[in-house]
Amino acid sequence: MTSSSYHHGNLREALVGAAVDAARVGGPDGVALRELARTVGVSHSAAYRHFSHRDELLAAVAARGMAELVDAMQQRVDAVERVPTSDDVLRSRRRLIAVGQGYVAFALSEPGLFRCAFAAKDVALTAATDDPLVEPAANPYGLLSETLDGLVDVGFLSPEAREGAEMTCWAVVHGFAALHLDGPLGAVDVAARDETLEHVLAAIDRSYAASSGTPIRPEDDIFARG
Amino acid sequence: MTSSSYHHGNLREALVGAAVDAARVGGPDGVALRELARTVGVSHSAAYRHFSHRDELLAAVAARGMAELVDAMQQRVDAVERVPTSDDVLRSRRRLIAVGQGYVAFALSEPGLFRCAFAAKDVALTAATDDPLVEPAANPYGLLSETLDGLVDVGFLSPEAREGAEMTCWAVVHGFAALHLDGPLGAVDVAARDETLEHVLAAIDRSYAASSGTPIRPEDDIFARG
DNA sequence: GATCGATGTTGACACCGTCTACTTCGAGGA
DNA sequence: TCCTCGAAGTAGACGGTGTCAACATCGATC
Repeated sequence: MTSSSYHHGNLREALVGAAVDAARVGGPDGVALRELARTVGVSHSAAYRHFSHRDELLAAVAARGMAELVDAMQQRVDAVERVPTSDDVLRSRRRLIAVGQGYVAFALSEPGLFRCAFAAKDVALTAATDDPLVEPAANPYGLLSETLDGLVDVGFLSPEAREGAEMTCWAVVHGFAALHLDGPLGAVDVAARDETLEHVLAAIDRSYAASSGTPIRPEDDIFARG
Repeated sequence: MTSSSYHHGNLREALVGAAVDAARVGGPDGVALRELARTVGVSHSAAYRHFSHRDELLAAVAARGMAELVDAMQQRVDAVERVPTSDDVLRSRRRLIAVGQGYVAFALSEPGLFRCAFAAKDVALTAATDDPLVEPAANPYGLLSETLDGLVDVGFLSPEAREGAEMTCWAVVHGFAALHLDGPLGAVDVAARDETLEHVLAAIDRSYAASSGTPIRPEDDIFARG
């Protein structure tokens, strides 16, 4: 709070903030300790009073990225909640679609942060959760899990097919994002990409409908566009 | 061929070979030009006579990785071919499962090379295909595409659901691999992982069955284990 | 047999992460 | 009130990296 120029005051948070900014631009490789120290106005190696090595800082960035990812997904789900429907099954199906769309949308709009969120070494788990800006239970898996439980509750997803369903959904959206981010699909234009994603999500929807024998009415629009 | 010690003779291929070895162990980050030069017995910066920068060498490694990936997938498909069946539909379904299993198995058994195959900057396409060890048409997409065409031919996959099917399949296996490689699922043991993969692939199979209204006989074993 | 371009070398530059030894400063006890 | 002691920041070094420019070598070609 004072004008003491020798001791920064809250260097740790300043570093994490600067690291997140750098990660947004350049991904994990864009995070350089010495450069961060420069932008924060502190000597190199000052970071070592707060992080034992670079990976520990990256883990903190990863936690932030995860939190933002969950936020993006949650917002999509909330948007579904605001669309009036008396059809519980349809609403639950839309929730799952929204979760997937939110995941991919975040990955493609914040590629650097998304890469960080999954590039972190396993140092993460303990150290990074001290971040006050990251609430503990915020992870994509939990949100997805709840959504799938909802699908079982309304009878759209059979209990047998429920097994392994998290993995199917997670894998398909994560793979979709990764292939467009790093893979050979980076040059695909946005419109085509979005259309393909709808095909992909529709396939999952169809699979779960089949699991319970629920017929799908083609007139039901399960996609939240925009 | 001669004993000339000044000129290496086939430095380019030697470098790519050493780079592939290094990538197997340490992934893209494990490939260091200076270290490669040392192991090949040549001065640093000699590599710059054959690659304009590091990414170009990494692209060559990526091409090798892709080729090995396709090989692994093809071998699995070939194994399906050797199992006698009069049921064309079942055989086609097994082929698709095999493609997916091959993809994941390679990713998890050669994580470094797999990461390289997808970490390459877009420099790749032109420069890397000069590699004599990489046949041009070898890419996972083509193999997958043929397999899906086969599913349409036997009437298991509807033409409408065929659209975007490559992406669904590719995304699900790629995401599965990526999550176990870098993501938070790295610590999952092998048995659980394989079982989950079967659930995931079964969901895809179910989706495609539903697309054509083909009933699934539970007694049909679509998985090639081992 | 001389030449010339492809290939390899040497040395430099600017980065990077990490370690050790030193300095500063503020909080808390005498 | 003063003093100490530990937390936080600094300075400098080491070895590693990619990349570039200037120089050396050697074999094919005229």
